[in-house]
Amino acid sequence: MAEPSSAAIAWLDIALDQAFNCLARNTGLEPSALSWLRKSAPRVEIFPKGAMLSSTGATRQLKLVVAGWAAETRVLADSRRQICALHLPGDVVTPRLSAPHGLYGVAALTKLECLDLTPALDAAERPEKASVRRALTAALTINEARRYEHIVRLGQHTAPERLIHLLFELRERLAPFGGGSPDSFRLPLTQEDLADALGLSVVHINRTLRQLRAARMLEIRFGTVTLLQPRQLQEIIAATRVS
Amino acid sequence: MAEPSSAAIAWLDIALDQAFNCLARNTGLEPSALSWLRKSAPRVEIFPKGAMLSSTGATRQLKLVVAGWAAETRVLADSRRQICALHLPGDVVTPRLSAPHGLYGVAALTKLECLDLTPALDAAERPEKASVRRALTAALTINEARRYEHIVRLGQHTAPERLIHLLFELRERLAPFGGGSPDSFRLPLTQEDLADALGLSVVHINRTLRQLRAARMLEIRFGTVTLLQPRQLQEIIAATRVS
DNA sequence: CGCGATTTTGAGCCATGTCAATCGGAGTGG
DNA sequence: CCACTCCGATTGACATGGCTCAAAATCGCG
Repeated sequence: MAEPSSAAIAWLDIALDQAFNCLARNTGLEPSALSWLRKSAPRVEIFPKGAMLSSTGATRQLKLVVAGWAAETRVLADSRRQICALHLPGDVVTPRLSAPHGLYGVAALTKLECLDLTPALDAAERPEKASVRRALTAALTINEARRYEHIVRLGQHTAPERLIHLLFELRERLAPFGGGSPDSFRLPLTQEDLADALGLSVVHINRTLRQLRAARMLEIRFGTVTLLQPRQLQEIIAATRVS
Repeated sequence: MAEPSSAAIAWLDIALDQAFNCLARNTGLEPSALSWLRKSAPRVEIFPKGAMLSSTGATRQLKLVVAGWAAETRVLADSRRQICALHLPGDVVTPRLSAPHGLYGVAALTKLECLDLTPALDAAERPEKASVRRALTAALTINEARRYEHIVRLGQHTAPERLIHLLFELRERLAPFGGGSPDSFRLPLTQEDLADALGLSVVHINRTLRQLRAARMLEIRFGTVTLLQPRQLQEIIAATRVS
């Protein structure tokens, strides 16, 4: 393996900073705990696009996404696929046992870089690391809350509602990154990925996007989404707010 | 409040036994830990049908269902409702903050009796209670796994598949109770409850049930489901197995 | 017996799925 | 540079599952 260039190392450092800051912001992780956590997990794992993050043992595992996107997927016997959750930089992922041929588990949707936080998770059992433990469980609670949102999306929303709702969730989650307007961000998902996440067919995803594009409400080009009329989009999903 | 009759107390004891045994079986709770847990939470709370189990504080709460059914629900602004999870005796429930008017949170679908395990949860922080802590987190992990199943149901299954799939899940979960055949069990859910859980309309639930009844595959009468042709029903959902 | 809640049924429509074909861009090998 | 292939996006025609509206029928219960 070639020695990584200094530019690559610098880039990785920036990515690590962003991911850890995002985690800290979401979970209220204290700076001292953050630096401890960062030092305790020096190894960066890299998965190629399409790889499965299979958990090797039966024990609980924990990873921090540093760069790239991952998805928790289930594949049915007749090859229908459901994406249950999306994970992007700053998120904490818990790979569980995978089926032998990678039919369910966590899949890398793009080239993926993560840190293995499993040792940190074990170390956090010790009482003096209560802050770290709280932060990690907070991160898992966030994941849980997102799954509830997803259930509501799948059970109650129409196709455009599902799509817009998901895009706004991603908008929120990506806000800490991307420098410019939060209404424009990279979306490295295939329309088929979107379909599998939202429980719709690819064809219908495509048509729904076309409608929204024709209405000049959003645009997807070169893997970048732009919400042209955030207000109007919000109105479409206004009725779907919980409360 | 009137003194409960001895018959009522005996009934409650049986219900408590069943619920705790179910919990122990699901989570591998050791007998000694079980009896400690049972002694640590002597108070039984009773909620009338339709009540919300609102969490009073911001802290994490935990309850054990002893008798009756509960549902985690989300109500949208336009009054669509999604049931995200069902909880029955032996299950552990985590009520979260509820909206002021009970629009989302955990609702009692029938008259509900539970034990408040919150103090036990706090006590389980102590290292000598590791067994209890493991059991409680195991119970929460089971809930999590069921939510994934539910996501797949909503995202990928057709109406009959969703219905049968859910009925088989309930069959499994109810097996420890009901004395006779596991293929026949009480289902105290309204068709509207089923519709809200499965993301379908009441009318369509009704029609789906009618079809299955006409095919002599199942029967629902007097709030009791009977799976008449478990094999054929299994075949209908065969393609929906994850693997 | 009467009332509200639930179940059942019909008619018609719309959202979404399926099938199939085309199109465009990114490799890749000659 | 071109031909070829593959993958993803796009589009059309058509089928259908599931929804809505509205009305009966039934059940549970005071």
